[in-house]
This record gives sequence, C-alpha cells and structure tokens, in this order.
Amino acid sequence: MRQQHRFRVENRPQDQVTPSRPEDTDLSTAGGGHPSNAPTGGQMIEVEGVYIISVAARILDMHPQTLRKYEKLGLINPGRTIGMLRLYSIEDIKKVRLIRYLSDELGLNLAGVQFALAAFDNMSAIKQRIGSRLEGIPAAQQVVQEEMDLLFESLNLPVDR
Amino acid sequence: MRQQHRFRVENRPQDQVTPSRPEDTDLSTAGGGHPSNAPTGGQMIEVEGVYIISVAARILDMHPQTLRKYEKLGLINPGRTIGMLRLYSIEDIKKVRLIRYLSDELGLNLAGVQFALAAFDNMSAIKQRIGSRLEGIPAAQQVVQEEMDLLFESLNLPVDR
DNA sequence: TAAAGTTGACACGGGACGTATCAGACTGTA
DNA sequence: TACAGTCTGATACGTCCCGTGTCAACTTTA
Repeated sequence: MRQQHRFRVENRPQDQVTPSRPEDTDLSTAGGGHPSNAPTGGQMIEVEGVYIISVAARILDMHPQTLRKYEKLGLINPGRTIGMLRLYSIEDIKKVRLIRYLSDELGLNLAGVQFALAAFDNMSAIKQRIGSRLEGIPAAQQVVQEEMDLLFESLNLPVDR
Repeated sequence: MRQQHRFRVENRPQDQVTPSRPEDTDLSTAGGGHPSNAPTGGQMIEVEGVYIISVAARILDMHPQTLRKYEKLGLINPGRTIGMLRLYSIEDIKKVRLIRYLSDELGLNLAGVQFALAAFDNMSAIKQRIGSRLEGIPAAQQVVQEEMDLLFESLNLPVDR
C-alpha cells in the first residue's frame, strides 16, 4: 500500500496548496491548510499524500464513478493535475468517508448530505467568528466553546469527522 | 374554512396544554406554548385551534396516511383525544409545512428531514443556553445573538418555519 | 347508529442512487 | 512512442425510498 505520488498540479488561485477544501458553501473561513510548500514562483509544485481516482476508489472501497458523481453534485472538490486528472487529498478522502457515513449510517440522500455538510461548515465558521469576536472576554469565549462543542456532539458525527 | 373544534383531550403529564411539541430530540427547551386554559381541575380541557387528521390533511393538501407515516417516523407528534384521535395544533401544521419544504424544495429524504429538524432544535436550544449563561455580559450576548441568527439564515429556511 | 377515526399490512408508480458500461479524446509513464 | 489509465457525457439496470391508495377489523364521535 501507501501508494503516494507526485504530480504537477494546477496552481489554483483560490486555495493555497492542498487540493480540495474550498467548500463553496460560503461563510467558510476554516482554512486550516498548513502553508507548507509555498509556490516556487514557477508552475511545478510538489504535493504528497494525493491520490488519483483509481487509488482513492480502492482506498475507500468505492466505485470511481461514484466519486465522480459526488464531485458533480458539489459534495467534494478534489484537486486536478494540469492535465485535469483528479487528485484526492487526505482531506478529500476523509470527507468522502463522512459522506458515506451520513448516507449509509444515517440514511440521508445526497441532498441531505449536501445540507448537512453546509450546516457543518456554517457552524464551524460561526463558532470561529464568535470566538474571535469575543477575544476580549475569555469567560464568554469559554461558554461559547463549551456549548458549540455540545452542539457538534449532538449531531452524531463519527469520531474521525 | 376556519374549521376549529373543541375536544376532550388527553391530560398528558409532560407538555402543558397545547398538543404536540415535545420534539423528543432532547436538549429542547423551546416551549413557547402560551399557557392559557389552565387545567380546570377535572378532565375537561378546552382547546381551540386543533384539528383532526382529515381536517389537517385538507388544510395541508396532503394524504392522511402521509401524516400518519410522519408521526410513525417521529417527525411530528400531534396530541390525542382521550379516545386516541390525533389532534393537530397550529404548531403541528407549521411543522408539517417545514417538513414538506425540506422534502419538496430541498430534496431531503425523511432521514434527512429527521436530521435537519434535530439540528434546528439543538441549535435553538444551544442559542438559548448560551444566551442565559451570558446574562451578565450583554456585549457577548449581543455577539452570539447576531451570529446565531446568521447561522439560521444560512440554512435556507422558509420565512414562516 | 352512521360517519370517520384507529392500527397494521400490503402494493403500486415514479424517482433516487450506486454501479456498470460505452465511445472518443486526452494524459502520464515506461 | 505505446499503452494503460483518466477524462466527459450518456445510457442502463437493480434496489430501495416515498407518497399514495386500499383493505380489514375495531373504536370513537356526533
């Protein structure tokens, strides 16, 4: 196993280095991408921990066509090589696992998955925004943190996310 | 129209007067029921704005069997007469409209509706809990109120709810 | 007592979803 | 350069979901 590769990837203006993530569900300010591998000025950027669709499908034990369908629906947004091959990052893989959990375990259809993912993103964003707006009031920050964590717990998410 | 009735209703220990509402999605502290018509000591409690299933179905333009199915799935929880007839309150009607919106407009299946309703309830509860825990810090209260309202808006709910 | 309600079961048609396959073009690696 | 793999777009199939509809046997309401 451990089939990692190196590819020449698209130098997308939006997201930094790691593919996927934008989550076009507005509000999103999450980011979280460790800014290693700053653009070297040119086109060639080395990226590790990234899989083409056949490998990602094997890792996830899912049909490649299903992954393409998820992308078409906007549920995931894997990166691309310059030649347009899909590149799935670890984050993408995790997201697909979350989608599968929502679908298989909770029984949501894909519209429901879309709704839930957007809700998560918005909740995360709001949590962060509140946190930063309350920077001068640590006691309040503490309360909000506790309660928002409770809220996430109440949604029956898998341990991993 | 305006087919309102009076029934002898169950004197349920849990919820006060108005039928429906418990929303067995824990955390719920919403309440909101105007406590008119306090129990008269005996069995007879007068309740208005409450409809039997045939009337509710006509108001909603839905099949009665669909309403029964929703109840079986725990999506709604109409009150009952002592004789076990279902009684739909205005709140129940509104909730069915929300369910129909989630289903028809957003395309969620019933598992998704269940998830969404639970999420709303939990979000409402958390909002209230934070509000009361921050009672001594009006500035923080204000921030949380604003951001949580933003969060609700981001979920594409219909105006009425 | 008649009309409308209850539960539980079963069934039907349309649509969603995962999977599968095809054609024709392109990409990446050896 | 050859070839395996991926790309897009389309179509199709089996299974399941969901709203609707109906039935039987019984209960409640007016």
